[in-house]
Amino acid sequence: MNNSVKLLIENNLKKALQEAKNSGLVSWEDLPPVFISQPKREEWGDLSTNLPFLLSEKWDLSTSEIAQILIASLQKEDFLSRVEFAPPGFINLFISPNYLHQTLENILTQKEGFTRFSYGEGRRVQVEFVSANPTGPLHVGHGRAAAVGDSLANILSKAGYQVQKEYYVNDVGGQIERLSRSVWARLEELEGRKVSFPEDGYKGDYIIQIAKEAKDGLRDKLPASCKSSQKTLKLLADFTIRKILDKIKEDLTRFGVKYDSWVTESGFHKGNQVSEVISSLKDKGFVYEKGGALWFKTSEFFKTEEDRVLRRKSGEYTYFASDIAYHQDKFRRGLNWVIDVWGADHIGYVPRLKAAIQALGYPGDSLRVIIYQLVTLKRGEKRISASTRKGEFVPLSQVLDEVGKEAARFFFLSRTCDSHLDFDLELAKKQTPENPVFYVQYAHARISSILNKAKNKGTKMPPLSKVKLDLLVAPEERKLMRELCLLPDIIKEVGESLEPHRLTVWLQSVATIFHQFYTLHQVIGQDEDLSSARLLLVKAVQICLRDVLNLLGISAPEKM
RNA sequence: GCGCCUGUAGCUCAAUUGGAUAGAGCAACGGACUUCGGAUCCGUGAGUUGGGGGUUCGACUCCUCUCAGGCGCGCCA
Repeated sequence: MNNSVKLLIENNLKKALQEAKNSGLVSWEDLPPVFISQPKREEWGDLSTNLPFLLSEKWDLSTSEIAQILIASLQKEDFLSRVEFAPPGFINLFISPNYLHQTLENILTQKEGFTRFSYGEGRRVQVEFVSANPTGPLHVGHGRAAAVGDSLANILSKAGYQVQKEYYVNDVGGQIERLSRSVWARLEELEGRKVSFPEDGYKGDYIIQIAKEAKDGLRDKLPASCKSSQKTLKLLADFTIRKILDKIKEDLTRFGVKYDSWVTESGFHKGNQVSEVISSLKDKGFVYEKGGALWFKTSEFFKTEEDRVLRRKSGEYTYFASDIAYHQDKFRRGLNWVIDVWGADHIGYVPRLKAAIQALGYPGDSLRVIIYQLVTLKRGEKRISASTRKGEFVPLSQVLDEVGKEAARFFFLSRTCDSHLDFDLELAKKQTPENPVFYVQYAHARISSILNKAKNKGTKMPPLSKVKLDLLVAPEERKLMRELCLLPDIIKEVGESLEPHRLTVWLQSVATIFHQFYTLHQVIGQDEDLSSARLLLVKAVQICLRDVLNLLGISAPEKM
């Protein structure tokens, strides 16, 4: 269940420190946090620790004296074949062949369980992502949110969390009114009447399409006159939102994203939860009245922030107010941890929501907001601005048509959320054949092909215990085993740092080593023992490739 | 003006969260197929990590100043 080699080393280092203390070599009390990293050069080992540096600051001993103490203890462990002091203060660790062979066996018997952890301890976490306003189709930027949010959910569930994916629908407010007036105007045009299109309306062609559908779909309910009443607009709003949400769901499905729940903002107004949460904030003393409006004391939590309006002079609640009700509802549903994935254009909104949550009595870190930088669209040198209002945007569906789900997801997931990214449609299309995702998928398909061939030739795999894994001595074979051995730790770290892009880096490096192995070494047709060992190795590689690809929502094809 | 993010090879990006000689892909050039899939492999060139200063055994990473770009700063959502 826990295949972390770093944890194994860490425990041994702690044991070594304890032994040193017991035998009176040192008198130091606290154990420092142990950092184990993967060195850049092969001769520096499979893993290394800088513990001598850290300890020599606290103890009156040199790094080499400390290293000797630790090394003496570590050398006794049989999962390590070599332990060396590397001046000025590193200890380099070499994983033993036995342990690498054990890793292969673990992969084959545990399958995707090889990378599973239990540190989430069944705690309930929710990932809320995309949550685009139902005023238009999803665009490329939403694709980034979808890829990140969906993968994070997969990864956290590997870590032992109980994960829920949610989409929040902002179906009230001024934008919805603008939306329905836009459809109304298009409807009037269809009837041949002259209308001036609302200045602030939604100008995209999809509005015209929806108007056409409304004309048929709402035929009996729409008034014949050209006067737009509140009732008509409400009717149109409901119709339009439903149509747009259908399209959004369709795009998300194509992108491989499935939600556990869809929650509407209007629901919190209807259930009076918005007014309730505000009176409870008022009771706690975080709300005051000024200029006819109700204000929340953001400044009490963050000095640089200004107080924000909860209820307008007009008596209407702000988006902020209903969002507080929404987040309270999340915690009331029993969630221990809430992750929101937002675009950088919402950065300023983070402190006030965090403040509100703390005001309600929830710990500040029970909400984690992941901000991803916006996607800049380009077509060659030409920049395309993304505005749903003006109807100038590249819809996600078009990206899926042109580039495909696999490449799009891989692309979005191969950069950190902090980096702005240029999405060049020309390049994305052109790159398709040499896209990194195909390189990785090809490695997987190649393995499938080898395994099929072996099967067709009637090659029988001996029982696991009979396979002579010590025949795997080529550098490429060892490198592959090492990468597999380190995978659980990488997945663990990704679950903690919430940085899924590190998995695309791992995929590419393993695919590279596999392709090198493939060109240098024949799997089938070797001496029987060697063939068996290599078959087992590539099978393990395949399991891990598929596991990681699945975490990222990318398919692992048998053929391409 | 204030807050957040970014600046790394010609281009797009990594860099194990402060580690050792900063790495990949694309593009360019030169090689490798009668054997399991050439969507592959091998090699070559390409860098003052925007710039200055600081912190320490050690800095792309932290602090500070500065330049450039993006986003935000509504009784919009």
